[in-house]
Amino acid sequence: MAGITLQEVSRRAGVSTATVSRVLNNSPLVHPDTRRRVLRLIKQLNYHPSPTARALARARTQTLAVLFPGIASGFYSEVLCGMDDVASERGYHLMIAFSHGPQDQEELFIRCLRERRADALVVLNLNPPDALVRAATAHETPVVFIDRPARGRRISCVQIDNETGSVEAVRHLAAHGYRRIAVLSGPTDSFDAQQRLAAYRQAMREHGLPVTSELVWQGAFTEESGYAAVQRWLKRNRSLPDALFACNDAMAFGARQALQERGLNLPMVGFDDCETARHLGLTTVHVPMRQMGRWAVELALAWIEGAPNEGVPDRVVPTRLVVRESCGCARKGVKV
Amino acid sequence: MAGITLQEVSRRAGVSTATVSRVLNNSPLVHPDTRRRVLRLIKQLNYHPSPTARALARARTQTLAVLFPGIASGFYSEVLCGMDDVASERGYHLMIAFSHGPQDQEELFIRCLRERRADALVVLNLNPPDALVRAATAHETPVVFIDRPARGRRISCVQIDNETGSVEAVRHLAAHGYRRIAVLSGPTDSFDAQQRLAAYRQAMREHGLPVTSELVWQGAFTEESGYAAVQRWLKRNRSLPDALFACNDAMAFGARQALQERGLNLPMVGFDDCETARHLGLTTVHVPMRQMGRWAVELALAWIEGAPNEGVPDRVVPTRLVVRESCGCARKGVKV
DNA sequence: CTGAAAGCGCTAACAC
DNA sequence: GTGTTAGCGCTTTCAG
Repeated sequence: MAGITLQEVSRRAGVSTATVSRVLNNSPLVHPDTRRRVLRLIKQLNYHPSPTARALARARTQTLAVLFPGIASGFYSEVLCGMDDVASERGYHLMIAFSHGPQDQEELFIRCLRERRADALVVLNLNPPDALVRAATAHETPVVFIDRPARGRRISCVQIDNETGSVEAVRHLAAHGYRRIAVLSGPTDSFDAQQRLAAYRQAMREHGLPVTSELVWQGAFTEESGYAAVQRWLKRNRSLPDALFACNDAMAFGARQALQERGLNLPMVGFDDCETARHLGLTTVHVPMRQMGRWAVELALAWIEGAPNEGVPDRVVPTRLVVRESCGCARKGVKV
Repeated sequence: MAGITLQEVSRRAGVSTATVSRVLNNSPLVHPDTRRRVLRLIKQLNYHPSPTARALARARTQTLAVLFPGIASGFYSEVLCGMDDVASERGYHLMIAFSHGPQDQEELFIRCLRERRADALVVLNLNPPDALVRAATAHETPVVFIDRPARGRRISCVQIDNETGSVEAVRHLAAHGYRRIAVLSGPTDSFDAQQRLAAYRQAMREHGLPVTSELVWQGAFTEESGYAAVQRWLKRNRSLPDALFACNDAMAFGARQALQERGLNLPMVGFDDCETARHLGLTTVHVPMRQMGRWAVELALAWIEGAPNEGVPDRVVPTRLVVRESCGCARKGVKV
C-alpha cells in the first residue's frame, strides 16, 4: 500500500510520465486508446497522485487557510461549515488556525501569507491594523476578510448588513410603543459594532425617539460586558428604560442575567441569532453565518482561479429580525 | 517578496545547500562561524523555507487532519480549540474536513489516509464500521478516534468517562428523593449512549430504584428526539415520572420544550454541559471538550513522533456533575 | 565540518 | 499525440 508513483504507472503502461500526467490532468492531447490504457492501470494499481508533489510542482496547494480569533463559539463553527460546503465541492481543503492573543494574530497573518501553505487566506473577525492589510497586498496570496471592510489587489471582504437588521430591531421595539430604547453597544474598534450603533441612532431619530447619552451603554460583545452594563445602570438609576437593543446576543444574555437576578425584566432584542437565542426565546437579528462562510470561500476561489486582473466584488449578507418572546410579544412567533 | 530560496541563500553565503539545510535543521555538524554567517544572511534576506518543498523531501507535512460529522455545533469548536492549543504549540497545522452524510464519511476517511496530506488523522464522533478501522491499520497514517473505542497499530482513542457522570447524575436525582427516574437514551449505535444507559441502569439498581421498560425513552441525541419522546409519553400516560436523566443536553432541551408547551415541568439533568445548558440553568454532566481535543492531538503526535513500535495508550476524559436549577434544586449552585 | 549529487513525485516546456 | 528533459525547493546519503 505504500507509495505507488506516477513514474511506476508510466513504466508499467509503457508510456512517458508526461503522458500519465496528461491523463491525470485531463489534457486533450492524449490518444483515447492511450488514455484508456493508462486509466485502467491507474485504477488497477489503485494509484493516487501525491498532493504534496503536486503542490510543489504546480505551486498550488488546493488549500485555504482560515484565521479565527482564539475563542470557541458556535458562531464560528457555523461559518466554518459554510466554508466547507463550497471548498469541498470545489476540491479545496480547509486549514485552520486560531490566533492566541492579539499580537499573535499579526504574526499568524503574516506567516500564513509568506509560507504559501495555502492558496488563499480567509480572516474571520480579526482586526489587523490597516498597515497589515496593506502589507497583504505585497504577497501573492489573496485574502478575504469577514466582518471587516477591506479592498485592494487580491483583497475582498464579506460583511454583514448591520443597518437593515438594526433598523428593523428598533422599529420593532418602537412599534410596541417603547420610547426610551437603550442600546448596548459593542467594542468601538469593531466595524459591526459601529454600524449597528449608527443604525440604532438613525432609526431612533426616524421614529422621533430621543437618544440621550445615558441610553447608550458601552459593551464589548461579551456576556460579562452586558451583565456589567446593566449593573452600572441599576446602580445609578431607579427606573429601567422601556426596552433594550443589544448589539449582539452574548451581551443580551449577560444583561438578561443581571436583570433576572434582581427579579427584573426588560424587553430586548439581540443580534446574531446564535443557537442559545432560540432556546432562550430571544428576539434577535438573524445573521446567516453559513452563508458568510460560503461567500467568503467563493470570493477566495474567485481570486485564485479568476483572471489575474479581474477584481472580485465584496459581498454583504442580509439580516432579518426574528421575533421571539424577549421583546415583550405575548407569544412566540407574534409578528408586529 | 516573491520566493527567495534556500539555494539563493547558499549561493550568497558561499556555502552548499546542504550546509544551509543543516543550519535550518539545527544540525550540530556546522561550524559556529558558518552557522552565524548563514543565519545572518537568512535574516537579512528574510528567507523562510518552503513548507511544501519540505513536505515533499521529508515526507512529513506537519499537518493533522480532523474529520467532523457534518453538523455545526459549539461542541466541536471547543474540541477544535483544544486541538489547536497543542498542535500550534508543537508546530503542527490543523486541516479540517466535514463528512457530508454517512457514506461520504467513509470515503473521506479513506482519502485522508491515502493522500498523506496529513501526518495523522483525528476522527471525531464519526462511527466508521469496524472494517474501516481495520483498514486504517494498513496505512502509515496514525489515527486517533474521539468518542469511539479503537485500538491497534497506529490507532488509539480518547473517550469520555460516561459512567462516572451518569452515576453521579442518577445519584443526585435519587438524593432528592425521586424514585421514578426516567432516562432519555441516545442512538443505539453510539458508544457514549450505550455506556450512559448502562450506567443509569446500574446506578438505579444500586439505589434500589426500579427500572421498568417504560422508564427508558428512546432518543437520538437530537433536540427533536427529546421533544418527541416527551410527546409520546404524554400521549400514553397521565403522570410524569419523578425526574429525567437525558443522555445529552440537546435532548434535555427538546424535552424541556415539550413539557413547557403544556405548562409542565420535570426535574432533569443532561449530559455534555454545552453553552446553552448554562444559560438555561440545566443541571448536567460536564464533559471537558477542550481537554478531549488536546489529548487527541497529543496521542496523534505521540504516534507520529514516538518510537516506531511504542504503543500509545488511550485516554479517558473525566466527567463531573454540574448542579444548576433544572434538577429541582432551589438555587443555582446548591449541592446535594 | 563541508560539498556534490541524487532524489522526493509531479508538471510543463520544448522537441519530434 | 508522445517523449525528453528540466525543474519545483528542500533533505540526505556519501565522500572527503
